[in-house]
Order: sequence, then structure tokens, then C-alpha cells
Amino acid sequence: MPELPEVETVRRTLQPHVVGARITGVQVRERRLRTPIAADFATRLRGARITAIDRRGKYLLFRLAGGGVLLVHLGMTGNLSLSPPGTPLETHDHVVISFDRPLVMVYNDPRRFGLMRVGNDAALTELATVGRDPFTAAPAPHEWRALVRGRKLPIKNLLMDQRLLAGVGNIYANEMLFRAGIRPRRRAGGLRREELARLGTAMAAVLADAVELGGSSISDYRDANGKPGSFQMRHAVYDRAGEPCLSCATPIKRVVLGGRSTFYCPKCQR
DNA sequence: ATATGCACCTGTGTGC
DNA sequence: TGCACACAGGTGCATA
Repeated sequence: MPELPEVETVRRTLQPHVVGARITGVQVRERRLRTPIAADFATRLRGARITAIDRRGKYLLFRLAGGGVLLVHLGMTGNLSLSPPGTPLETHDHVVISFDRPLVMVYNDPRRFGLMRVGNDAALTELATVGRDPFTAAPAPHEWRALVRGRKLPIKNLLMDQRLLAGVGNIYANEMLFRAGIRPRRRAGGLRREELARLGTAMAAVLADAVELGGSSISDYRDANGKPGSFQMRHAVYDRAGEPCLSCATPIKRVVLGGRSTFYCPKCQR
């Protein structure tokens, strides 16, 4: 579920409540995430004060006083939400963190594809391969050339390569290619200069709009306050197979690229 | 090095 | 109503 705009929305909605708070309790109800939650996870968090929340691609980094980091990835169905102490827990509420204020932060994740780890920046190996963040550090036009040079894979697959551009997932790769007028299957290295320029513009616009609207709520995504996003109302192609293109009314096509559903308008995207 | 396919896990929707 | 199957926002590993 959560791609860059959703993770950024969660970060923004957590920040005012959690930054400055001290962790007073950590309850791990289910350790079996993508990588099992370490045995000393709770011990290392207890007593720590959160000084900031950063984001790198789809990762959230809770900065802890003293140099530690709580690293969180929401996977496909992960969710971080705030609630008053004493709120009944629900199925798949795997981790509950309480603070020195009347507030708890709950990690819920039905499919358990997410990740929670405590360490320092150097010890968090998963951060080593995270590429540049297209929301806070969008590639300049001349940098696109270097990103795609010699690459034969479909441009959509390249957009979703977290080692290059961290944060773009299936929804937003589809949407930005529609806005750029480029077919998802086009070989990345074969795109012309003006197409790359259009893609850069489309990427910035789609991400900005999506963050502005609080992300996309397809089924169960909510921000930290339980509020859904509304960018799904703006989806031009994602999950619209057979429906008319919003621009030319041609039926939207669905194909599979890299094992992921891919949607495009055969007329507007060349 | 690069590209692809599948496994990981639970929930939901569809068709029989 | 039950059952089988396909599919879902992501990533990592095995395989060519």
C-alpha cells in the first residue's frame, strides 16, 4: 500500500504528536515481520526520546536522542496510528509503543511484509541501497540521462527500482507515466531527451499532488490520525482497466510488467 | 552487471 | 454456503 506520498503523510501526521515524546513502554505482540523483530527491540527503545522523524523513500526513521534510530517500513499493508491509552487492540496490532504523554502508537500489518528495527545509521544495512528521494531531491533534467543510460528494462520497472529512485511504487509509477504520455513498456535507455524532461515534470507533479491530498486510500490506508487520503479520486489509469481514458475516452489497458499490474492509455501514451 | 520470476502472508472479490 | 483461484500499496533472493 504505502508509497512515498502515503509514508510522507504518515510522517507529517505523526510528527507533531510524537517528536519530543519519551518512550515509556514497548509491547511486541508479534515478532514475525519480514525480518523478525529483534529480541532486544523493546529494551533498546524504552526510555528513549524521539527528536525527529525523517523519511528516506518508503522508510521512516525515528531519530532517538543519543544517536539511535527506529527504522520502520510499512511493506504492503503496514500502518502506524495514534490512539489514546487503553484503546482496545485489534487483529494484526503487532507493536504498541507508549509515551510519557496520553498517547500510544500502534503498528498494524495484516500481511507482515513490514519492518521494524532499532540501530544507528551505520548499522542499518537496508538504508545503504536506498536511492535518491524524488520528492525532496528530484533529478535535474541532465541527471535523468545518467539514470537511464544503457538500461534496457521498461521505464516503469526502472521508476520502481528503489536503488535509483526511492519511494515510487506501482500506483505512482503508472500515474506519472500517464501524465508524461509515455508507455510503461518503453525501454528506459531509449527515451528521448524531451520525454525524460516530461517524465521529470510529471513525477514532481504527481508526487506533489498526492502528498497534498494525503496519499491514496485504495482499501485500508489511513494516516496516523485514521484519516484516509483522497488521491485515489485522481487516479487516471491505476486500477481503471477497461474504463475510458479521462483525456480521450479510449479504454485503459492492463498488462503485467515485472509481475505487477500496469495500466496505460494506448492512445495518450506512446 | 542486468533482468526476471517467485516466495513471503492475509484478506477480499469473483465465479462455479 | 462453500470452495478454488486471482489479485493486492513491497521487497529479497534465486535463477538465467
